[in-house]
Amino acid sequence: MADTTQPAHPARRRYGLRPTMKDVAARAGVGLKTVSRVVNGEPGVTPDTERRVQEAITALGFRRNDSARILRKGRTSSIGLVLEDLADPFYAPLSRAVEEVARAHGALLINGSSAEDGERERELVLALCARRVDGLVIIPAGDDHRYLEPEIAAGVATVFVDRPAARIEADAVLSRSFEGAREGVAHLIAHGHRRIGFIGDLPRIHTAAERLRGYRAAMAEAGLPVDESWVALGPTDPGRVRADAERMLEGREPAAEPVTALLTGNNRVTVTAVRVPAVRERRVALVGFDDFELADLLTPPVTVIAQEPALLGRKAAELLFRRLEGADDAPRRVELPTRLIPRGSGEVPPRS
Amino acid sequence: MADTTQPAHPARRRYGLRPTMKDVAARAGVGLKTVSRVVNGEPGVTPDTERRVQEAITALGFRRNDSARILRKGRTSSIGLVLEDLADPFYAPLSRAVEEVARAHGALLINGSSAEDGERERELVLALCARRVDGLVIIPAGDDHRYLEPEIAAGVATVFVDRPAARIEADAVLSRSFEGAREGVAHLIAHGHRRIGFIGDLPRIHTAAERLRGYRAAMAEAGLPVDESWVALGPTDPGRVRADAERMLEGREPAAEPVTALLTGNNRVTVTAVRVPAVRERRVALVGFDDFELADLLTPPVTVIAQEPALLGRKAAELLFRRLEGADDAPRRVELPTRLIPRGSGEVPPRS
DNA sequence: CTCATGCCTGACAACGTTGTCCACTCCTCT
DNA sequence: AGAGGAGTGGACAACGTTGTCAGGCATGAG
Repeated sequence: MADTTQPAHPARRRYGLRPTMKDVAARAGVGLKTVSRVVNGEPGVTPDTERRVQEAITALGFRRNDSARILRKGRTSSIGLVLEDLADPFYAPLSRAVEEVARAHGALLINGSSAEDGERERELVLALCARRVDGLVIIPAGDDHRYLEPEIAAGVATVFVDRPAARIEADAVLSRSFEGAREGVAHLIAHGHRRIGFIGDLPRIHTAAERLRGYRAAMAEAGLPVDESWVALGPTDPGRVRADAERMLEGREPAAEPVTALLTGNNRVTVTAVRVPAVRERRVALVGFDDFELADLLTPPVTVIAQEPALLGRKAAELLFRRLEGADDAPRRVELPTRLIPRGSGEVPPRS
Repeated sequence: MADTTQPAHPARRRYGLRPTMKDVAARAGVGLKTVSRVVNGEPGVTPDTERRVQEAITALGFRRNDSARILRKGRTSSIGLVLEDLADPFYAPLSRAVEEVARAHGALLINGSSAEDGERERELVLALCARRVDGLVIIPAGDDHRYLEPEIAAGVATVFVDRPAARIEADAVLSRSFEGAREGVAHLIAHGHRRIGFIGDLPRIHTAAERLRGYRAAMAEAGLPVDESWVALGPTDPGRVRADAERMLEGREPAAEPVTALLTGNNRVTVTAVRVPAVRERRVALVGFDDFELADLLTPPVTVIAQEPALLGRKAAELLFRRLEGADDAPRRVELPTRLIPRGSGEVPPRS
């Protein structure tokens, strides 16, 4: 009956045969709490006892179960990051910066991509809340964040980055999209352009809307009319972007003259636009929002309105940890400047 | 004494004032387990009761505490990903692919960067194990993974990707670095080059070593000697890479003739090498390991040995979940082919 | 030699959930 | 009308850890 042929189990084995503090205590011949003390480096344990416990720990391959610890302590030492796409070269450094700050505060990072889908964002955020992350850094995709209210009330610190929260008050770290776009368009105007196109992201995305607003402001300030065929907002898929660019360059819409310059609304749009022959052949000027690797080595080198994604991430994470440390002043909005980097493509003079 | 001046708490409020199932049960006038049943969609609850419970849940803003759930159930439905640098354009799609697979299996992704530091990798992995992730996908930085043995024995599924595990048997998903590099060098040789340089990553990194081996194999197969000044392994910082490239191009070492072609060992090295004037002016041929965005738009367009980072990630994650579903055959090594994409820079003929 | 004073140590409850198991109600069939 | 069954609801223990608290065992002083 008794399976004494089996080696005596050094520990009770559950699903995945994990020793617990109880097992360690039994093996070391000490009490449960003493093991806890050793594991957590608490004072009040004789060197000799500690040694015995350590030996038992290594012998059994014990590893503290943080789920139980978290349950007991109430803090998880982890933060959640929800962004649009981990693989987007704009968000990758942002995400890395958040991770660095988290690491400096001894927290782990749990992250997920919303794929620009509000519902998916919501699911992800709530899953993270169920895990009881201490805080959240969110690049929002949805247009209503009231679902977060109970979570925030329950003490989950929340910082939005790149785009503000919708319908709730919350901390946000943003780039000055409006000013950046306006400066980019003004740059093109200063180089003689009067018919300028704007190709941007989906209009429901805050940055896209702001950049469009900046575009219109710059045009208006220069007294230039905007033909609506020069404005194209939509998904960043290459086919759409290319089609819109070519349409604007050919002035295919009724009554519209072709544009002589383009402002592209983000790095995804820009890297597609640089493939358009007219850009490569310097028949049209181009200013792109967001800097990107190798922009200076293209033909022509690409003039950009640079943001600092890593700084956005760092600021957001730092603000988050300030909240976690108790700062409870009113939600604040941090705005970071953009920087126009002239490289050539934006200085192409108008042709026609 | 009794703080009856305060509004009666709808729920006991701990650190962060979170209602529990108990609170929901009290408010809905049902038993604890009934709430659990509703929350988990288990059968055996009258529509009317369910409605009452749902109302209580929304009224209190209840959210299940997954720490407690995890503690009870033993599975966390989360996997860990440890890589070198989240922001590296090679690892970003890999990481995204792992996330997609995890999502398809209803698991969350916890990740961290090792910064190519073995000790940091170890800390991160063990922290993830303490969180009781169900499985791990690791791009290893360290050179000894025996520290993982107790974890693997305890049932943590582990898959290595991009580089194999050191000193333990474990699943691994790799690209054929050796063959890729050999093919790249053969390509250069076929275009008439006889003096070819190799600039790679740190020699302790498996892929760097393999690519160097491929380089030597191709040279040997063509009966070409390798001057040791043509081989430079080291960190991927731009200064070092540029210096090594220029040194090789000038044949500055005693008795060494300058190289007429370069093989660069990964995307970080390549994007630095393309800035070297000799490359841009087509005075030296270049083949780069790893494809990268805009490679085809540079001058000259860059010939690369392409890997598929997203496929690496997907295969690794799929293998991981197959393990989690119980597959316990011997550790396997999956090798994915590379693809040489000639674009111009590798077809530059030798000059001198 | 006895007692006070520390310092260690361990028993026990609690964290919030889920699984087991039993009790109860309401219906239907005889 | 009573018995059996199906279906619903709830009490209770357990998951592995940490905080509280009380007890034990030296050591030193009186």
